[in-house]
Amino acid sequence: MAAKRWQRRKEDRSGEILEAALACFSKKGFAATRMDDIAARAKIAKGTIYLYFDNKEAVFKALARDAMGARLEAIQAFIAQYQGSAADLLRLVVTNIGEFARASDRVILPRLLLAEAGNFPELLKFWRVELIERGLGIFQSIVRRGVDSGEFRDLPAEHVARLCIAPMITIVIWRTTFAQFDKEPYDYQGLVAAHLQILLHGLCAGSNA
Amino acid sequence: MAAKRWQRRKEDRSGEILEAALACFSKKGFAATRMDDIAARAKIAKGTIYLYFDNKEAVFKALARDAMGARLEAIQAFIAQYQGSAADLLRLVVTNIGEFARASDRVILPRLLLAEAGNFPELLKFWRVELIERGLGIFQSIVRRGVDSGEFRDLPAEHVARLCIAPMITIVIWRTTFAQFDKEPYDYQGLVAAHLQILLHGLCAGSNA
DNA sequence: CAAATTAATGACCGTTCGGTCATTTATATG
DNA sequence: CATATAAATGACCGAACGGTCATTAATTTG
Repeated sequence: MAAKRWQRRKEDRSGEILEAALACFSKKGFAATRMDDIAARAKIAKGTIYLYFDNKEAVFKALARDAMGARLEAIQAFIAQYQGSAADLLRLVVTNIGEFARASDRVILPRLLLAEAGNFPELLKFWRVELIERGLGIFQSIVRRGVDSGEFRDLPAEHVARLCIAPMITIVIWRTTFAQFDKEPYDYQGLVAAHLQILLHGLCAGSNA
Repeated sequence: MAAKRWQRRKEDRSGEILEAALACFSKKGFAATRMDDIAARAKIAKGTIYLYFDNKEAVFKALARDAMGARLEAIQAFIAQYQGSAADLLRLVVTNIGEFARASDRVILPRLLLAEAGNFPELLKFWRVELIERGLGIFQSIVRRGVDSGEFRDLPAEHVARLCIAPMITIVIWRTTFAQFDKEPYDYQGLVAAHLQILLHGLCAGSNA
């Protein structure tokens, strides 16, 4: 009976809870996940969760808020400093985000939020402003840069920005839903490559994609 | 007190229930919708629902199964018979689906399914096979037609097919989630137009987009 | 090592909600 | 109009689950 029944771990408990919650939510959705599920996965008792979060909703919000904001900021900084052509920049950024969509395990979050859209309107608004509008802004600025320099044809930047990201969104959706039935994993990188070929060839005034 | 408390309506009851259920599910999600909600919306008693469906899950499945299969079939038939260029065909089909994504109220269903992905794996598989693979097949065949005739550059059809649909998926997502915060409605048709310009310009061997 | 404090537990409570069924009401039949 | 049958109702039941709190165990302090 040497084994302690538990040990104090104030510092990283809340992180452990969030990790467990993400796993449970992404597997069964918000409503179908029981607090006991999260507790079991984090190897603690249900009551413990309530020492760190007010209630179930608070756990979800904590997860949804601090998702992937950091990465966006890094990209924004990179763009501001970048000197080369708009086409190269676009290639870099698309590849970067594509890699994120292809490999990161954080991408379960957008699908989760999508799922719970109806029940957390404030959260939805937060995401729209903090992530989507900023993300679109990034691509719009790249496109405008290309149009201004004569590299790109003059197409409406607001639409083009969305077209740049659209395939990455489908990657996220595919990975978090249908991919489970794939015999062999789909070639996401090939998709991104094809996307860039068509996009750049389609955007550029001269056809040097 | 002349008003009847209710009247028999075996024929269209189940349709009314489904309609009400769709409205409720799309507003609050599957789990958060109570059978009483559906009943209230359909202006019947909760028990009545169980005369037409085994349980809550059966209502959801009934909704999800017969969604938009008909439209796909129509498009397949149209393609088989079409004589013109691949570019024109692509333009027609993309516009058609884009219009569906922009205006139909059935598009709540994919988002619903996405939301419940974890809880209805069989349904997910059904959609993948019956809708997605058929949809992708449509675009692949168009692309191959264009490549074979020399109209299009030789790009991998499986990827290009997904790139064709990706923007439409984002339209569906936008409409069913973030659009509620739009001051003025987003210009979906402009997006489709830009998509076609870039796509065709990007695909075509000579640049006649 | 004792006392105090903080972390964690898990049995328990109240509510909510999916599903049932005895009863009532509308329609069909003769 | 009387009887039979099918449709609809809604009070009720039981299980599930979010959240509480009295109790216990680990850690800190002096």
